[in-house]
Amino acid sequence: MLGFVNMLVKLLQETEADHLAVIFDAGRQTFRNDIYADYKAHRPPPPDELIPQFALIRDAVRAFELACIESEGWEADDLIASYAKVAVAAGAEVTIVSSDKDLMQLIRPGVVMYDPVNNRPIGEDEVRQKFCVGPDRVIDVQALAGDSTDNVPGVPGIGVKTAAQLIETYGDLDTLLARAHEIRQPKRREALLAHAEAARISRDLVRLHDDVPLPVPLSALAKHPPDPQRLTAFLQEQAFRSVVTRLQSRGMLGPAGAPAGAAAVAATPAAEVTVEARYEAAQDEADLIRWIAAARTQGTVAIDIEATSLDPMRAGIAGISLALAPGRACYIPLGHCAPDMLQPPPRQIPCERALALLKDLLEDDAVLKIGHNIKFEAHLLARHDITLAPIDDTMLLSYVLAGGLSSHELDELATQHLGYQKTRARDVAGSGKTQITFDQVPLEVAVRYAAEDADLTLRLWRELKRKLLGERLVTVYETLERPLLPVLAAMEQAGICVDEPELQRLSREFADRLSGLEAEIHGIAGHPFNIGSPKQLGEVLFDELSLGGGKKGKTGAYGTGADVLETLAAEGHPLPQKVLDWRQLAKLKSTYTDALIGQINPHTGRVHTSYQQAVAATGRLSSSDPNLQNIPIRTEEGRRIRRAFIAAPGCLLLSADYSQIELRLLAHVADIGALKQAFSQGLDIHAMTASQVFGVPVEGMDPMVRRKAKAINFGIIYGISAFGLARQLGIGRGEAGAYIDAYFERYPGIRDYMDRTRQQARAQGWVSTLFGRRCWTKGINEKNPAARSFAERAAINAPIQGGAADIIKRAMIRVPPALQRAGLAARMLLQVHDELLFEVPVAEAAETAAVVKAVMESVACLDVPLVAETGTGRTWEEAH
DNA sequence: GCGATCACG
DNA sequence: GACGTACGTGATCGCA
Repeated sequence: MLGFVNMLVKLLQETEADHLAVIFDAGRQTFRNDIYADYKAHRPPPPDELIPQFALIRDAVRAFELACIESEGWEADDLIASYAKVAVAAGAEVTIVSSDKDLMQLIRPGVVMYDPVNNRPIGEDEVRQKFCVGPDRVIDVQALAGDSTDNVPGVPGIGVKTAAQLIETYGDLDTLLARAHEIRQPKRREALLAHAEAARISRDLVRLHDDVPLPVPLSALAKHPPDPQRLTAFLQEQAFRSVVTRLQSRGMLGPAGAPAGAAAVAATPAAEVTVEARYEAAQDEADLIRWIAAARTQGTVAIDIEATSLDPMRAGIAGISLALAPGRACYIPLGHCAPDMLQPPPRQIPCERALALLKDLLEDDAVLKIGHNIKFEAHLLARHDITLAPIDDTMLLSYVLAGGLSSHELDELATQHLGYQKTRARDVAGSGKTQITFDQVPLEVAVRYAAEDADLTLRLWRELKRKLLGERLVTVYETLERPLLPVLAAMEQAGICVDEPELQRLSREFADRLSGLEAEIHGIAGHPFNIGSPKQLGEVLFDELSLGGGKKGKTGAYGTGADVLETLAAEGHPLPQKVLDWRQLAKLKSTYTDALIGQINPHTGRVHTSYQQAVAATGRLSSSDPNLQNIPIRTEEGRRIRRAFIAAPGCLLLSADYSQIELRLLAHVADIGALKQAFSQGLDIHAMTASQVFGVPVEGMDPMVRRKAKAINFGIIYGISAFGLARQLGIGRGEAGAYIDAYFERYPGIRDYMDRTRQQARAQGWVSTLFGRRCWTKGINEKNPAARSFAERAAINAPIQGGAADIIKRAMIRVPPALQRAGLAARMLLQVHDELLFEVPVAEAAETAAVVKAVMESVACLDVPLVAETGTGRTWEEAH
């Protein structure tokens, strides 16, 4: 909604048009459904929560004094075609603001399109890029290629490329269909003959009608300026303060102040999407005590903390908001400063006093605390000695319900589930250079924003809890994600020691070697250039030195990836290898040594990562700020960085990692007898695969053969393709295809499993893991085969990668209490997908290793044993 | 802000 | 027979 309004504002500012209209679809039924019953049939009806938005968008258009046009029985596209025709006949220049490909057929002299998302005109060239024919032939191409989004059938097996080629050759659809028997390719010919009628129907579906009766005459579309009061009232009612400010600053609303205020007072009652909100500031103890008592009585409360930084280890508390019922929320300012030098800071309860009052509530077993990304709140409170429990988290609820579908940000969920446009943080705190921290936000603004966050969280929680039950996903949430949250918070809080002097030494050494390499590289090139610029490097390599094999990618730049440079290096030129060395060091220095030094927390002296629990589509965690899940290990230079991760004095690092967990999971879920047996006997799984697929004995096996089998095993997990395997092994596609065939021959169960998984993804839009986690697979029903294959491979991978994620999450939940029961003091510090890293007192290392191993191996009961291997050392490199 | 590149599992 | 890739992440850099 806000996006639409913003776009409207922008267009109104930029356009020179003297007549304007916004045109809508009227309903779902049009004449196209009479031609073809399934037209747009598989589009789901809009979600209930979106329906109020449709009316709202029309209101917005009217508030801007723009014509708002629709006509029962016609699609917007037909109306647009009809208005365009009339306007052109009247001598006007028409601009259609849309990127809808179905409108491209209308482009002609006097009619252009403009893509409002990417801010660029769409003309004949763009149409040719998309359809490979001019606008006048677009419908013929669409008739053949069909359109999966609108359920236009087209001719099976013919895509845009083929369609364009056919139309180029035969001129138009009718001629093509009349002469289809002349086509040489048998499949193509048969398809055209068999589906000629479908093609004609498709053309009728995509062809726009330009003679629809116009609901409003052209003359009524003349532009006139909006009524400032009405517009301001509308925008304020919808909480689009940012738009009001912008319009005022550009003089589109007249002077700021009086009229706007008056209009706001006279505003009509709030629309049905906005429940009337009563937000209060709690500025003295009596207020706070009342809110706490009410929360106690109720047993549930939504909480949101406004902080002075996004980093939970450094942030201070600006204030806390609590919500008890939809529309009923308060904000407790605690750390606000004076908004400007002339005013005193707002009246507020001393922070420590307020927290002391809140502590009992926040730790009360009988009161559920609801938050959105409540790990953040847990951190800030933990730093004030408050253990937040019990909890629910709307971000995790959404992740369990819809992982892989969309982001799980509060604003997106509020729009999606509540039809409500949340105030954006940047509208209250600004962005870029002028950004302020929340403690500087004026109290009234802060109350509205912060209380709204808690309010929305509470409303969202009611919705999502209900949906979770309906979708039978309660167990995943309650046994996996929710209990993991405090474990992650503790790990982040613990942080890990890095050897700062060592990192500094490394940084200096890398800097020296980089400048040496740089000089050599510039010498070979004959002139200085920026080695870090792929563009400049490509020009040096392929244009100036004319090394062979330069391939330009889709952006028109030469590819200079490591694989390309390695090939060049093998051909003997000295430059590519130097560049590879330079790149490796540059990466290590900028991403690791330098960045890590900057990430050391001055208070704890340690590095605290942040685990993202609702990002990965498969159920994995991710780590950021800094990412500690991609610390180098594969090269010697890289391992030197890993050596800078060290245990605290008196401690050792203990690393425990699952051996081959994904392949074991594959053996279990696909039920492959031979693989299961191999794991039970503790065999070398890659060697065994090699021996079975290639028919060679394990004894004295050529390492190359084992390498091939290993690549195939990995490929299977990734949803194998001949192309991918060929690339990985540097062999031909035919050879790779033969390996895959041999593999499936030997393990037909895996092919069945892959087919089943694909099928399931296609039918329901998601696949699930052993523990019931649902992974949505976007794009699985795409018409574009490349996009669809991509989604299929992801669908095959998800249950395996996701199942492994479930298993290690279970281990993470169970290990800390097991350690405590054993009286061991070890702390879990990091998780790297199949590895857990602990810091243990030297004397307890062996016993801790045994406990951790036992827990990790017992958290899932598969047909194959789970195996965890442990190691200890002063550094992470030594422990691993 | 986006693509290219590269670090990890 | 056309699509262009192995699956999942995050950080940094150059460049528009």
